[in-house]
Amino acid sequence: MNEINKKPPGRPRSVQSHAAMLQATLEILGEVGFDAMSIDTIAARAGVGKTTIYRRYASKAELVADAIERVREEIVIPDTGRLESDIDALIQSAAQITLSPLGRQTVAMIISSASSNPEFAKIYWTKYLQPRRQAFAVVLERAKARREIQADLDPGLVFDAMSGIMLYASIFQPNPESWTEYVRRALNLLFKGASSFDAEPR
Amino acid sequence: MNEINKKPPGRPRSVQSHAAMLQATLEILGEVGFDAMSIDTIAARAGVGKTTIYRRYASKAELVADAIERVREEIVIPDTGRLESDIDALIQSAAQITLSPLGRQTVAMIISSASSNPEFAKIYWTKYLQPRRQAFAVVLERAKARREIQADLDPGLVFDAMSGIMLYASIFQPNPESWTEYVRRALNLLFKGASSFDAEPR
DNA sequence: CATTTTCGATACGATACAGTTTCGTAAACT
DNA sequence: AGTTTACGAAACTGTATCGTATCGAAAATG
Repeated sequence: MNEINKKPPGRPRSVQSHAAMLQATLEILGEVGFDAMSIDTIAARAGVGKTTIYRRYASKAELVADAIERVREEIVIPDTGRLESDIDALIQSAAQITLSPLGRQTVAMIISSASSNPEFAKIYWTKYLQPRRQAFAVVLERAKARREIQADLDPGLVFDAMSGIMLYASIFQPNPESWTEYVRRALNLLFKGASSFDAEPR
Repeated sequence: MNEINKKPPGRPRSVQSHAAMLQATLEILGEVGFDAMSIDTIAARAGVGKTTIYRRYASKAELVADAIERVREEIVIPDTGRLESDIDALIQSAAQITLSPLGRQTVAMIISSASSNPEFAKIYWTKYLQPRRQAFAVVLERAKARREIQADLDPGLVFDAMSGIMLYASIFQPNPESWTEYVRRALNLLFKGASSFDAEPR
């Protein structure tokens, strides 16, 4: 009983239409941002009736949240045998997301709605950042085994610091070439450290 | 000749009304964000006619840009004799801006309009970040003189890394108490460095 | 074939906002 | 005084969007 395999009668919902509206949502979100995008525009771009969208989602926020959730690139866990090369690989893969219009608008949405509407930030955190944070921990563990970094290092903290630096650089240094080089310098600073000798912490 | 002291005839523009509309603009911007705010709402909040706003600004963007530009807190240049205490002071003063709704919405505006409309990012950079970047350079120079940090350190890079870390923390850790503590840990990491010994850079 | 549900298209009412104009009044100047 | 400009309030036009409803056609089930 309570089988899920009950096929409901009638015409089934078009998976093509569903995919098309999600794709159009991501495109337009990257182009004009969350507030400026209208359901009508999405429907037109997707070649889909507005009704078809409203049958699936009750609001624009739901639609966008679902669309973003489905963007799940494979997570890169580089293993070059040297931390610095691993980091370089991560910078490259991060650049594609951070510098893309979609990634930019996503971050803007999260920030602007952070107080009023924390759902987006939560989705982004759990679905996107959290897995990468854990993947990065693997990279750092290998570096620890190679004695490249201190054993008591908090991997999450390092990841957050790196993410923050990349985010800041993407906002104020939108040029991709200089971005990569700049991020490399900043991360080098992070790993080398700024103090001239080991100061007593706290 | 060509004196600027020519007083134009007629009733002068009300400085009270002007101040009121700028104040209301900042308030509402922090409350609902740029896109969701309307000129009517601002006028009503300020107790000012819409006409009076449109006489001064041609668009909502101009109004907001001018309002933000006028928020100029005094720049703190701490000098406690010890870098770590100086940094602590900077964290405290940064927290007030970064964690405020207004600061949050400002950053969101910059990010979302970064590609389409770079004016905001430029204003924010030159009017706000740039002076603080230079003020921070003074703090670092003192630390260099005290041999607390390496002499060849790029002050701007350190400032950017710190800013990025704080920005990231404010997005995903909106709780003020934990924010301060978290930022302190991250900055400690930045200054101490992550690598266990001085690896050959590049 | 009949039924059920979805499809895209279109029209619709409601609301919100932008930006302009009008109006009677207020504050400066000559 | 008279002139000039600004003031707040309100009305107004135009446009954009939302969310719903309706339509005939299409795709599935039985």
